[in-house]
Amino acid sequence: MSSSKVTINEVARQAGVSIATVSRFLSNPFSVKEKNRKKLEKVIKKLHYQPFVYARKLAGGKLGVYGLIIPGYEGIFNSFYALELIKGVGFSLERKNIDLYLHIFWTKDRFNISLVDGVIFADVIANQEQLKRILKEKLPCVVINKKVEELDVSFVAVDNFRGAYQATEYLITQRHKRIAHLAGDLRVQCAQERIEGYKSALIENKIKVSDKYIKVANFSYLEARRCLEELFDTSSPPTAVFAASDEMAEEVLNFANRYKIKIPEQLSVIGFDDNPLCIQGEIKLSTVRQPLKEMASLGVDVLKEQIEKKKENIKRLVLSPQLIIRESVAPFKRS
Amino acid sequence: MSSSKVTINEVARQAGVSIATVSRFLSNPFSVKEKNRKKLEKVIKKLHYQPFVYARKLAGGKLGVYGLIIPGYEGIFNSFYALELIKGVGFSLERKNIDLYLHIFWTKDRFNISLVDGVIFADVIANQEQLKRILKEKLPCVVINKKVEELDVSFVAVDNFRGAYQATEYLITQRHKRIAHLAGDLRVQCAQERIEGYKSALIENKIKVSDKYIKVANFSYLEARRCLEELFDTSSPPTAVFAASDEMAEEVLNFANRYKIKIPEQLSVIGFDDNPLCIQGEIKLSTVRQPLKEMASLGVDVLKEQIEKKKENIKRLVLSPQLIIRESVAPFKRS
DNA sequence: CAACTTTATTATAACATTTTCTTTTTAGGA
DNA sequence: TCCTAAAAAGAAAATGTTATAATAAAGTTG
Repeated sequence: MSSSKVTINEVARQAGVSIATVSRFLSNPFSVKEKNRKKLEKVIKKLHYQPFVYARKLAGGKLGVYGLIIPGYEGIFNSFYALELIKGVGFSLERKNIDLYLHIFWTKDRFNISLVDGVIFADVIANQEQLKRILKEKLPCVVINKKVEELDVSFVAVDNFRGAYQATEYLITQRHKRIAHLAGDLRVQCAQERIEGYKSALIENKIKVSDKYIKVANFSYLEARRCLEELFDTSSPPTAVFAASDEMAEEVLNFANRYKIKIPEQLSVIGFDDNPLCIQGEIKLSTVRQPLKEMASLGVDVLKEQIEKKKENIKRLVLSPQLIIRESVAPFKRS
Repeated sequence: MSSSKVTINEVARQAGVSIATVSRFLSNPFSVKEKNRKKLEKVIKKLHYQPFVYARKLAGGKLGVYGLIIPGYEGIFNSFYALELIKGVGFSLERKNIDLYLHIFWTKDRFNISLVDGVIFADVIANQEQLKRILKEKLPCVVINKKVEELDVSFVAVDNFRGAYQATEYLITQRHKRIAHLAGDLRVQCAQERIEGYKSALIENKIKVSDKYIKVANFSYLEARRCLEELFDTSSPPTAVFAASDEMAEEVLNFANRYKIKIPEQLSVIGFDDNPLCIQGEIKLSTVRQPLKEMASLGVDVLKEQIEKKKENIKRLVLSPQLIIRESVAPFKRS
């Protein structure tokens, strides 16, 4: 099987030092004298020695592998959000020479915690069963994109309320009054927060909140289509739509195109995410940019700190989204 | 750190057997007598015992983790192909109770082979450096979506030549003669094969192959747009386009929409992949369906077999794609 | 330059599991 | 009931690494 396995013993022998020295060299090269350091560098290179992570972990060392846990809900891989997160975490770890163990909960939510040094938990949907287990086992952990106030755990999240508020407020400054909202999956915290932000903006601007303008489309373009049919099949259709994701917002554009509704002249649209999709089509979509890369990279930093300095220093970061105005919004004009 | 870690020792103690018996129970429950088996089942459940995969591997056992290696080229995560593959492998492994270690080559192509029992190698772009290293280390390995005839390795691939041939041939049966091809990234084998399939279909139907109808758009919709501008800025623009991916084909639809070219009446289009995108827009895109899920699942099966039966039985499978006709093709009519 | 302090190195004991080799138990005849 | 063969269980070695404690080497100071 594993052919000519090069072990720390062989390295030690060829370098003429003890295995302890090799081990120390590996974890901190400057803890061995220059002469030995040079020698070890050479031997390790020559033998293509790679430490055996199992033995290392078994002996109480670090694995050099961080886990990223994300939910495997249908459509996860059409979800800009998840992919951007994976990419962000992946890049960030690679720069730190740490391996990424990406765990997706497809159907079962079993996760073998011994596979990693710590986890970034992005499973925003699932019940907190797994998260609690991880915490109970004292595995270093950072939650991403969810403000888990009720548990003793670090998190890095985005201020979804504020993003939604800003988007809605902007539509109001453009004199829109009948503003609809295409909401995301209600099991997801950020979808809830976006609804709240939307409502707050209306209320503070003395516009009545009406349930018939709030449609739950579960972040799905297909459901968005259905919702739009309902939304526009009334005597007072909205003059603006704020969607909780760009994919749903894009569907508004498609819908408008089909029914010859002019955008932005007859209907204004704002999305959420800043998906490349926004600038792909004919009409460039205005949106709320989520700092996903920053969130991922901060998540990695917080986790690394927690793993290395063993002190349990809980950090809670909330990042600000940014409203990006493009072509899909125009001031309301009585037609 | 790792708090109250439950080990095999504790299980053995509580069940009143030796650790060897527990170990044997774990690898084959029916190798221990009923009384002990029942007892062990109960104790393991009670303690939530999870074997420590590293100690297991160190002692010569299996890890229960398979690797999937994919290239981290820019755009990987907008690539339907890669995502479908990840999903396919993930599901397939979960059904077998095996963990997936997803390794993406972002910038460096370092990969710690000791993290897995074997790998599915989908890095179709990178040089074969890593693949050769894996083979040299005798790590069980299956290549996916690339026919690596020159190395002693199993693979599961799709007959891209045939898919491209069928698509092009279908356009020819619809009386098209000026058929353009939007090609993918030439570094990728399947892009090459699709070009060959396209050319063959033309040649065998006595249509002259012209380089000005073959444009390399690297699987990118932006480059596709540029290519289309060139393609239609001539006195004899194509009457049909066969694109090597649905994303590029979709861009043909956008392009046509912008220039008021009617699809399919004035321009026929066929894509490749069977991306959900195809049925998302106004005009349902005809395409060549790649059996990606099947490929992933077969890849897993072949790898598992290789890992379990140690004999080196090289398997090479080529799956057939399927032409799917929707709305984007019409017979050629002189205008 | 001796005595002491700091720094560098080494020997060795874990770590949790599997495997091989023994030993014990069970089952099946005679 | 005894003997033998087969099945089940156990003891102990081995796996590659790190951490701890002990030792050796190198500096520093009076």
